[in-house]
Amino acid sequence: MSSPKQIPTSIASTAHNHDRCISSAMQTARQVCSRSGARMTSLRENVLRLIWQSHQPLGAYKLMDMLAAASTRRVAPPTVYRALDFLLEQGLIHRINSLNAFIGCTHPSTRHANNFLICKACGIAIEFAYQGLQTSIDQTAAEFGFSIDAQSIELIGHCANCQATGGAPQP
Amino acid sequence: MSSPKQIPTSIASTAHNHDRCISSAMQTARQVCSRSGARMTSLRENVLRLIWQSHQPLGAYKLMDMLAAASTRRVAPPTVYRALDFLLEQGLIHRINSLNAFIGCTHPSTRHANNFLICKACGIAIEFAYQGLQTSIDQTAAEFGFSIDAQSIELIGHCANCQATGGAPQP
DNA sequence: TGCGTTATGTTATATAATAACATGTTTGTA
DNA sequence: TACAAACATGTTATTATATAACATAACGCA
Ligand SMILES: [Zn+2]
Ligand SMILES: [Zn+2]
Ligand SMILES: [Zn+2]
Ligand SMILES: [Zn+2]
Repeated sequence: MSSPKQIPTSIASTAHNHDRCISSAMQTARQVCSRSGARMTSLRENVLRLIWQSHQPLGAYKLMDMLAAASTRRVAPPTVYRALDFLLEQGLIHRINSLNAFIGCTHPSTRHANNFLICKACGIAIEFAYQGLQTSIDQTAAEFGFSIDAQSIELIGHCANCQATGGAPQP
Repeated sequence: MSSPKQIPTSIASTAHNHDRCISSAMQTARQVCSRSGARMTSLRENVLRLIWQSHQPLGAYKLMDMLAAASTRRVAPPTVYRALDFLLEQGLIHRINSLNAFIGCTHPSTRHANNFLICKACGIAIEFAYQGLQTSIDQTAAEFGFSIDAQSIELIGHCANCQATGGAPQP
């Protein structure tokens, strides 16, 4: 598992037009599916959009409630989990293990790891990829003769913004 | 969060007398509690011993069954979760988020991170600390102005042993 | 011994995820 | 167009993981 060199700037942590952010993500998602021959159905698209609309990682049951609220009929867990599984397989979202929650991938078309900064105050999860770090990871694994299939790095603490403003703890 | 320099050799992956391994861990645990003024009760000791007896991370409910099997009376979830919370607070065990499971800490007396190599074939979880990696982690966080309270690195793949022997997948 | 603190027991419930099977939809092809 | 195979979604039930709230017991010290 290796990562592209990337300037470590958080999209989510800087002011931006999130609607454009979302529609761009949706378009990329359609391209990814088109390339892989997978079907981006309306359910899957709705799930992905809801995830992207949230700046914080979204739990499966929260997502389920949002889907139900938007569609008259009730929505059962398997519906949402199957959509999530699909999006995970396509690399369009990540699962954050320490939160049991899901978040949109900011660079789904490139093969990459699963690395997040998670703020305890505002709840934001910032995906990052950094070549130097990945090299250290790979070296460490190599010293143990360990071959990596997947990785999850979750750094829990306080984001720059919350440190500056004394951001209130998450509801 | 910083880690001591450590020769990357897995205790669990090399042949050893695990009974001595366990009793050493129990003794260290008593010292840690004694220093922090915490009470190492028999329940907590039993839980820690059971965790150490397993070479694989142990789930809370599995642990509950083992406790119940060993003690005539039934054991309820809060009993086990409170013991686990205590052991986590004392730094005597780690929680592996991707497995919802717990494992004994191999060096509880030093402040350190939560870094594991997890083998999909044999289920072993190897704790590691590596200064170069930690430096990269700290640098990455610094570039985002992010302050780290806790970290979890979980590398999932195949251990050296299983690669050599084609180890069977976990039950 | 008595009192405050800490630990454990007990019951109920919350939260997260999956199994198993039925029904609907799409897609390609005869 | 009709049909079949593959794929996606609906539905019901259950399993797995974790916590809330309150009762009782044990401990540690005055
Ligand atoms: Zn990503
Ligand atoms: Zn924040
Ligand atoms: Zn440790
Ligand atoms: Zn292995």
